[in-house]
Amino acid sequence: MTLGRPRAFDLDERLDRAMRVFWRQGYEGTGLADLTEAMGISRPSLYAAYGNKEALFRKAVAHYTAGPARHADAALAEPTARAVTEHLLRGTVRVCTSDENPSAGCLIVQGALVTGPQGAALREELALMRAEGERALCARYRRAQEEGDLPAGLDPADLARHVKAVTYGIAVQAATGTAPADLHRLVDMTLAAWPPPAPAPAPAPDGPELPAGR
Amino acid sequence: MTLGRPRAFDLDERLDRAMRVFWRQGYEGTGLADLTEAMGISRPSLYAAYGNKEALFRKAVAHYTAGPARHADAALAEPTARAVTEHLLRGTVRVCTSDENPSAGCLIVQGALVTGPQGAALREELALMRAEGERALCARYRRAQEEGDLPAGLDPADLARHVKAVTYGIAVQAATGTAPADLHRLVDMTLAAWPPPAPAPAPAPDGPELPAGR
DNA sequence: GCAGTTCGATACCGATCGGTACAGAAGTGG
DNA sequence: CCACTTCTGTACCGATCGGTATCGAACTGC
Repeated sequence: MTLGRPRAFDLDERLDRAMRVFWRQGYEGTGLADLTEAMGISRPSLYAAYGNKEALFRKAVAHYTAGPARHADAALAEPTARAVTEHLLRGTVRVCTSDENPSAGCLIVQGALVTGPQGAALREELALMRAEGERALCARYRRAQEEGDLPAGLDPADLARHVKAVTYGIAVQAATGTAPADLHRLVDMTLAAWPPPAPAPAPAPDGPELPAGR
Repeated sequence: MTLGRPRAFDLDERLDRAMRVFWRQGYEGTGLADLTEAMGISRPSLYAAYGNKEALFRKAVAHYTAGPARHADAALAEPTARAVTEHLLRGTVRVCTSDENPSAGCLIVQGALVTGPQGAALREELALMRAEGERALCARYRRAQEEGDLPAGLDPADLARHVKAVTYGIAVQAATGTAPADLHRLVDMTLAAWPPPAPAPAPAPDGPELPAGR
C-alpha cells in the first residue's frame, strides 16, 4: 500500500511550524509566503497536504489546543476548584510567555479576534471555542459545588466568566510585553481572593460613570 | 485665506466612520475599499486628507481615545481608588458593547494585537499605549495610598496590572459575544473583592501544573 | 523492465492590495 | 474676466494576495 512517491516531509512537524507563524502574526497577518518559508515546503505541497490557508489554520488551532494549550483541558481534571483555577491560570501564563515566542499571547484569543469579511468564519469559530471553554469551566465549578468544594452561594457561570476573563487579560498583557513574573503575581492576586465573594446586588448598570458613547 | 476649492466633507465626521471600520475589522482586516466606502470619499481624497492607511489608523486611534474611550482618562479623576476602578471597568463594558458595535471590543486592544511584519510598528505603538495606560493607573493608585485611600500593603503596580487585565478580559469577552449584563456582573465580582488581598508569598513559578510547552 | 500513482518545483492565474498620475471642477484674490 | 490654488473622480500603477495548471521526479506493484 501507500502507492506513489512518499511525502518528503513530516505532516505534524511542518504543521507545528505553521502554527507558530499564525500564533505570532494572526490569520490575516500571515501570508502564504510566510507559511511556505517557515514550513520549508512549496505552495502546491501545502495545498495538497493541508487544503488551503483556512484549513491549515484550523489544523494549526487543533494542534495548538492539543499541544501548547492542552493545560486548558488538563486543568479540569484537578481535584478541587481552586486547583483547577490555578492550573488554568499558571498554564496560561506559561503558554503566553513561552521562550520561543516571548510576547505571544494565545492563538485562540488573538489568531482571529477581529477580521475583515473573509475571515469572519474563523473569527466566529474561535469565539465559539472560547465560549465552549468557558462553558466547560462553568460545568466543572458546578460539579465542585455539588462536591462541597466551592461555596454554594456563588454562580458558577459568573465564576467561569471571571476566571476566563483573567486568562484573556493575561494573553493581552503578554502581547503588551508584561514579564512572566509579573503575570504570575497577577495570578497570585486572583488566587488570593479565591473563592471570590458574591457580587453586590448589582450597582445599577448605569452607575456614576460618564456616558461612554462618543 | 483658505485658497482653492473647499473640502466637500467634514474631516472629523469621516474620521469617525473610518474609526468604526478599524474598530470592527482591525488594521490588517481593513482594506482601502472598506474605508473609502464607509467614509463616502474617494481614495485620493483620503490620502490628501489623512496621509495613508497607517496615518489614518493613528488618527482613528486618537479619535477613539478622545471619544468612545475617554472614560479611561476620565476615570483617573475620580476621588477614590475604588471609584476610579469602577468608572474604568463600567466604562470599558459600555464601550466594548456599544449598541452600534455590539461585540466590538476595544480598538486599542484588538486593532493590531498581532500583525504581520508591515503592521509591526502599529502593533508596538498600541502595546505602548496599553502599557502607558497601566502606568497612569498605577500612579493613580499610588496617590490613593498616599491619601490613605487604599491599604499601604498592596503594590500599586500589581493592582493596576490586575485591573487592566480585567479590562482586557472584558474586551475579549465582548468580542466573544458575552452580553453586557454578564460583563457588568464580572465587574461586580471584581469590585466585591476590592481592595484585593495581598497575594500569597508567591507559590513558586513552577506549581502543580503540567509542563505547558508542547 | 513497465504501468500506475503521488509528490514537488516552476511558473502562472485573476483578484485585490496600498498608493498615485492626471485632468477637470470649484473655489479664492485680483 | 483672469491667474492661482486646492479638491474630486477616473483610471491606473507595481506588488502581493490566495490558489492552481503542468510536468518531471520518485516511489509501488507487477
